[in-house]
Amino acid sequence: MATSGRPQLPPPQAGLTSANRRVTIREVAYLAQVSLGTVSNVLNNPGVVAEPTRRRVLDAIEETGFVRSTAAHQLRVGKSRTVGVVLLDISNPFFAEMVRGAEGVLRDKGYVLMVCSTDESVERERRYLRVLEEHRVDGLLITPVEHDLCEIARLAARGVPTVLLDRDSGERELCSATVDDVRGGELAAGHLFELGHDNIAFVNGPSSIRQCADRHEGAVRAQRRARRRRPTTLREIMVNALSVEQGEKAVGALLSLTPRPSAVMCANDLIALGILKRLTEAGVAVPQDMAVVGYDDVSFASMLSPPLTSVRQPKYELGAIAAELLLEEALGANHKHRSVRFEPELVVRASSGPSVRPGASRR
Amino acid sequence: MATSGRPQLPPPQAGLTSANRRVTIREVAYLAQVSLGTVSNVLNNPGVVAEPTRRRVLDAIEETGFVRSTAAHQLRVGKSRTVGVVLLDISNPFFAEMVRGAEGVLRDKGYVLMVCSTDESVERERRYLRVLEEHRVDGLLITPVEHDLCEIARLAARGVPTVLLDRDSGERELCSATVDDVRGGELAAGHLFELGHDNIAFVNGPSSIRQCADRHEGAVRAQRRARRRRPTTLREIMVNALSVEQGEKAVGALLSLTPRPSAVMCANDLIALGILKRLTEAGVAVPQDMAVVGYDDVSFASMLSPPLTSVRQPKYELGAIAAELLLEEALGANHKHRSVRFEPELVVRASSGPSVRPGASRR
DNA sequence: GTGAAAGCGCTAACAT
DNA sequence: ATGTTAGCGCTTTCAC
Repeated sequence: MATSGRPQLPPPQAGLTSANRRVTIREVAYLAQVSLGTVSNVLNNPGVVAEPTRRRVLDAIEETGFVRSTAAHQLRVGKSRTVGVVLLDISNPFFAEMVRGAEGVLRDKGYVLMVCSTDESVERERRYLRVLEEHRVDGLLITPVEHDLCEIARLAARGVPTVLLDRDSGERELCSATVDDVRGGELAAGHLFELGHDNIAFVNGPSSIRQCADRHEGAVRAQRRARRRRPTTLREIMVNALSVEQGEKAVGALLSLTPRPSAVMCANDLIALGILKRLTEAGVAVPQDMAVVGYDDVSFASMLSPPLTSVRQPKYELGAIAAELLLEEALGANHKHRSVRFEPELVVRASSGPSVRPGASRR
Repeated sequence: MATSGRPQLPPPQAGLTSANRRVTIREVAYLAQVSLGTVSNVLNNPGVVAEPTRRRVLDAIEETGFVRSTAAHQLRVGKSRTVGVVLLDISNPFFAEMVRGAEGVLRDKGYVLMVCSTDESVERERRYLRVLEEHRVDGLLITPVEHDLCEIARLAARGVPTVLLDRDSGERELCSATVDDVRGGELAAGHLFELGHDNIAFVNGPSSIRQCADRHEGAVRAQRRARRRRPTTLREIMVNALSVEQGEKAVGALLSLTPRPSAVMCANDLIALGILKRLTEAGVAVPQDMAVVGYDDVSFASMLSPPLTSVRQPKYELGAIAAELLLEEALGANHKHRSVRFEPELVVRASSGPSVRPGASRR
């Protein structure tokens, strides 16, 4: 007798303040006079429930202001609808653009991004990875700090779809979206050698960062080519981070190299910007006394004083492709790991132009 | 009899592949031969459990590779350890810096940031707010798109600690961290009027964005002051977004205003950058033919060609303070809503310098 | 088409 | 000091 058509749910608990009480599916069910299962069906299988019931439930949802809990959903279904994005520094326009690319494709699928800046700290990366794993992110987009990918491979092995951002996987089996940094470094250095510079400096980030190591390798390659014609020097100045501040700091070291280089290439545009600032202050004319080449071709590179020669990378596309690889891996039944590699492109501007100062031209 | 000192847990389910099976507290308990509660205590109340037991559990955690589930934790405890960050555009350096400020203080407290770019779309903001509410974020930092804050006030009323970023709450009871934008607009316009310009344009974002409206109001205020001495014109050119592209687009409208303004102030540095680009291409000399003033004083403003006069905002501090207000609100028992307001600062550079072209000086 | 009930992984109150 | 147990809010069988 007690088991009639109408469920005999207890009324929702009252007494708590509206700020502290969260509406659950149970209250909706009570109000609509249906069972929990039916409310759930309205939410997830709308087709299966009769129209009048559906309406009642929808009204009850509206009236109570019910908002489903992802946590509870996740506990049952195993999907958190979040993607972890771990990068060196979100305030670096290169990474920010990449994030936009990724967000653009993931947003529409209902994912939300957990964005984590590591500042090139291995410890911070480790901690963030831990937290992201605790959150059971449905995917991970990461520009790793460490050369050694074992932590990341561990996560991937545990079933977290993972795509390396701007970093390839080496022998590890991982998806990646990259730009050919060796080629990029070669383009930058080759350009300077071709302009006639035979003593150039490379203000680079820590070689533990793969991008930095690769770009240096490319520069060395360009040098080898140049050396067939004439003797050249390529010296590396290492800084701790790919930031404006570190670029500014590097100028001291740059100017005290002997013999002083006539050109400098930088690991990214932020460093180049810092260098440009300090060179200007020091009265060193660019490009006459010192040619400068950056990397990334960020939005403002063309409007710097002087306009900065740089190596363009498809930032937005990189993020978008990475996100697509991630979805492929997360949803595709039998996924094959894929690596997408873009080609960088040299953009020549005035900061490396042939000297225009009368009598100071180099060729 | 069955209730001895050792728990009689069933063995963990086997059979699933390592990629799909997640280790739970239960398996750890089984391996360490303790109860679920003890494992939980090791995790949350380490002091209360005996050292040898603790060791056994810790070893079991290590051996199984157990990682606790935030979702399950959240379901019990009600804390998600996430903070939603909703802003107009993460690739805008102004917002990126703010996020860094917030991340800096929240990271150490174990929070992870869900970063959402709305691109000034009300619809997108609405959807993101919904998703963040479903995730039960422990807090919300937001630069709202809409003038009307009712959606946000609703969230706050439901108990989500909320801090407005770079936007004050009006009559609503909300925390906020802001910069005085009216004052900023007044500084920028006042500077141009003082330089002798009496026909200036303001390339502004949609007036629905509070910052844009305020800066315009400040400009109008400066104009009122200038008018006491002489007649002046202030015309507004509206663009859809605070981006480089929109700045570029605005140049057409700017140059076809009659009589053509001798100076332009911009709603932010990205717009100013776009304008600078196109003016240069069009052969319009800055500042001789057109003075340009930006807003935000982003890192590269001083190195543009010409160096850009701008209004400096304490970006990092803004984010950091907002995060601290959030923590205060989330943790403090009887929290009073607070608003922190910073003062903007005019940074004069060459883009607005008095004309240096002989015979073209304006005063 | 709808209801009842089990259980996702964890914590906390209580029992021993 | 450790074990047992009842849920947190939801989805998903399986009955009816």
